This record gives sequence, C-alpha cells and structure tokens, in this order.
Amino acid sequence: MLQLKWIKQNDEKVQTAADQKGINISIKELLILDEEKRKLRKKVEDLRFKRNKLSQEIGLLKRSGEDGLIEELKNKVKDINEKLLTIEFDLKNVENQFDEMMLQVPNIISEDTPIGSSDKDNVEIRRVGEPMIENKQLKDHVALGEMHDMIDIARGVKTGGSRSYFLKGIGVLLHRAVEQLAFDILIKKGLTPLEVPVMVRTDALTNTGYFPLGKDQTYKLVDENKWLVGSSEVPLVSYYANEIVDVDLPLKFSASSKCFRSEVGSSGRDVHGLYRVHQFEKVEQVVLCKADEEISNQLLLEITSNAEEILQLLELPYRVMAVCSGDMSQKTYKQFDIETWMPSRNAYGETHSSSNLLDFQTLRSNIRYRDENGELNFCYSLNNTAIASPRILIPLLENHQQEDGSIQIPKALQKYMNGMEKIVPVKMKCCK
RNA sequence: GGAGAGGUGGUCGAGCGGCUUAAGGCACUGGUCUUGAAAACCAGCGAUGGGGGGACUCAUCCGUGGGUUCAAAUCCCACCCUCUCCGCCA
Repeated sequence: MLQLKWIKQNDEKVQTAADQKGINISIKELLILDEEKRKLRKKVEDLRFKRNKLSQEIGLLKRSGEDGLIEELKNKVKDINEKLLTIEFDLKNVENQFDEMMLQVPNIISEDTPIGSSDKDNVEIRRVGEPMIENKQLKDHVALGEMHDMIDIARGVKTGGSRSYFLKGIGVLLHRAVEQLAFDILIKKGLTPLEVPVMVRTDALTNTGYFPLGKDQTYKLVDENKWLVGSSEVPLVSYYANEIVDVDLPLKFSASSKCFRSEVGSSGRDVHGLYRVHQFEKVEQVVLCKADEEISNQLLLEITSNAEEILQLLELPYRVMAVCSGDMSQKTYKQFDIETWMPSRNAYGETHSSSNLLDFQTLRSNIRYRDENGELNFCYSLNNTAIASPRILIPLLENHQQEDGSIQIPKALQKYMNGMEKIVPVKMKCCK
C-alpha cells in the first residue's frame, strides 16, 4: 500500500506501474472516491461537533438543576443523530469501496526495472558457472531419485495427491543438508535466526501484501480461520507489526520453514518431478531498514549475493535476472531472480527471488522507526530466498551426476552429509 | 475444553456515564544550577485525518465490531488476544 498523499502527487506514476504490472485498477477512480469520502466526512464531523456541544450543555444544565430546557436540547440532538445516520451510512459505503481499492494499489517500479509482460522479458545480468551441455546419457532428477531410492513421487501422489512427494534415505539427508548449509551461512553473515509460525491470521497475509490478490494461492484452515503461509516472509515481516523499531542498523532475519502453495492456476504446468510442489522447505532472508532508497538497494545486492554465495558453495551454474514489470508482484519495487541450470530442462529454472519492497509492507504492517529528528517513519523491507528445497535438488542432482550414475557431493555440503563425498546407486535389494 | 482476571498513548498506570480537553509516574527533549556529569528544579512531549499563511482549530482513536443513551474508555452483546488455575497432551 502506498500512502494516499503520495498517490495523489504521483497518480500517473502509480497508474503506469499498475498498467505495467498488469493490475487492473483506475487510480483516477480511487481519487474520486477519496474526494467523496472527504466531503462526507466533513459533513459528519460538522454534525458531530454540533452534537458534542449540545450534549455538553445538557450536562451543565443537569448539574445546575435547570431541567427546563433539557428536553428541547435532547430533541435537537435527536434530529442531528437522524441526519447523521444516513450520512454515516453513505460514508461507510464509500470508505469500504475505497479501502478495498487501496489494497489493490501496486507499489511503484524502480527506474532500472525492465518493462515487459512476462518472465520472457526478464533481463539477464550475469552468469556464473558453465551450464552442462545437453547429453542423452544424462538422467533427470526423477530418474536419479528413483535410482538412488531417494525421491518417490508415485507414493507421494498416492498419499498426498498431485504435486506431492516423498523424500527418502539420502534424499532426506541432502534436503536437510542444503537447508542447514544455507542457514549457517546466513547466521555467519549476522542474520538472526527465527523459528516462525506457519499458520497465521488473515491480517498477517493482508499486511505483508499477499492478500487480497494472492488469496487463491493460499491454503486455509477453515475451522481455525487461519492460513498456511507460502513463505516465512509473512511471519518474519509480521514479527514487528504495529511496533516502533530501531533500524539505525538494518534488522536482518532468517528462518527455515515449511511453505505451502495451492498452485491454483498453474495446473498442467511444471507437472514433472519436484519443480512445482504444494509443500516445500525454504530458508528465507528478511531485512528491515531506514526509509532510504540507497541503503535499501545496497541491502538488496547484499541479500542477493548471500544467495549467490550459497549456490557457489553448491557448485551450481546460475544466472541473475532483472525481473521485468509484468513478472513482478503488486508489492515489488525492484526484483532479482536467480535461475539455476537444470540440465533436464536444458534451461535455467527459477530457484531464488530477491525483492526490495520499500515501505509497501511496512505501511500495511505499521512498522515504524524514529529518525534523527524524532519523527516517525515507515521502514523499508526486503526479502530473498537463501535456498528452497526440494526444487534445488533438481540442479543439485542433475549437475553433479557422473557417468556411472553416482552423484558427487559438493565439498561444502559434505560435512552436513556425515562426510559423504559421493552418492552411489543403491543395489537393488530383493524385497518383492 | 471448563473457571476466573484482564487488554488505556513510546512504556507503566489511574479513570469505570457528563469540567477527561485521558490524571500521574517513567522514558525522551530543552533549560536552570555545575569545571563537567549526576541529582534537584522548571518547561515541553500521543496517533491519524480535515481546515487555516500562521499562533491555532475541528473530528476520530482507550483490543475489534455492533448496540443502548441527549452524551460511552466507562453500560450491554459478539468476537479476538493475554494471564492464572483445572482438564487433555508431544
């Protein structure tokens, strides 16, 4: 959410951002509603002023014992209240419409963001590592997972429905190893680790910008009237909701949590393997800082490079993309995605997403700080993936596979795998 | 799940139908005193929105939403949350 004052002064800029993000909203209409709201409110306030005055008079008369005039005054107030009733009703209506619309106003877009309509228009900024050349001998992660008895999608679907999976044996170790590696790196970088609630109230989702537009992506716990988060970004940002914080130094947090996404609207897409699943584990970084664009952009680079460092430790080829307007969400000001090479797709696939949201989330979440002059300001917030598994297992298994079917474990990961250097195929045990 | 207590500004906390325009303390800011600091004393100090060039001024805000009343932080109803005890439980 942007501040109304700011929207008024920059209505064209905001409208442009909406158009470029593909969000259907008319800022003009919003401002008309605001005008209407203010007019009605003025009327209500004037009437309330009169009522307050009369009521005070009644109080005074009562105390002095002069009861004579009281009935007359009471009737006057009753008249006012009757008028108020209809105007207040209209006001409420306009306010509701206005509030609903305000929740859909997008964040503006940074000047260096490429303009485009979909992920095809994202712009590559840099590549690190050499992609594996396509080779018929190569197996994809599903085949490798079966071969090593570490991924079982069929039984996952049998148990949990589409887009479900079991990890098994070494697969589980690997999954936990990449998480722990990422987590340790972030802690070393000074991020404070948190264990977070993944069942949250509606407010947390609205205030972090996931609702109302992303509602259909979110699982609801009907009886509890709570929701399952799709990212620990939600609880991490909400941690300081309605608080005044000290951001002389940026507040940096990380969490490792389960994430749940309904993936409504992507049926039929990425159905093969572990790419797009309903439940996964993600290590996330969230940063709160002063309302200073330079500082926040610096931090965006910092958290992005944290993610890159992890990919480098995993010895995976990747590229960094400047995400274009049409591929951005409502809340985003500036975004980098990291795509990791996935041999089975013969393409880079998105594994990380790094965003600067300015004060979009903190306005909704009401997270403020006092500046040098003692004035209250809204913080800026940023977030980025450190690692998300099992999606990262796709490039990890596929890029590190050897000709004999074994999988080389990157050095940095070995200590998290009890010193294991290589995964060798399990011998088929006679069990059927 | 059962019983009870409670939710008031940055924080603690009083108020429990009308001189509340939310007391008072703490914290914070400025000043006096002091070589400097502390202490003491004096002064200032909530948020949001509207009007005015401005000193100002008006409305709203006491967990949230309804209701009663001429008038609600205060009374009533529903919901949310916190704490204590009991029950259940990894």
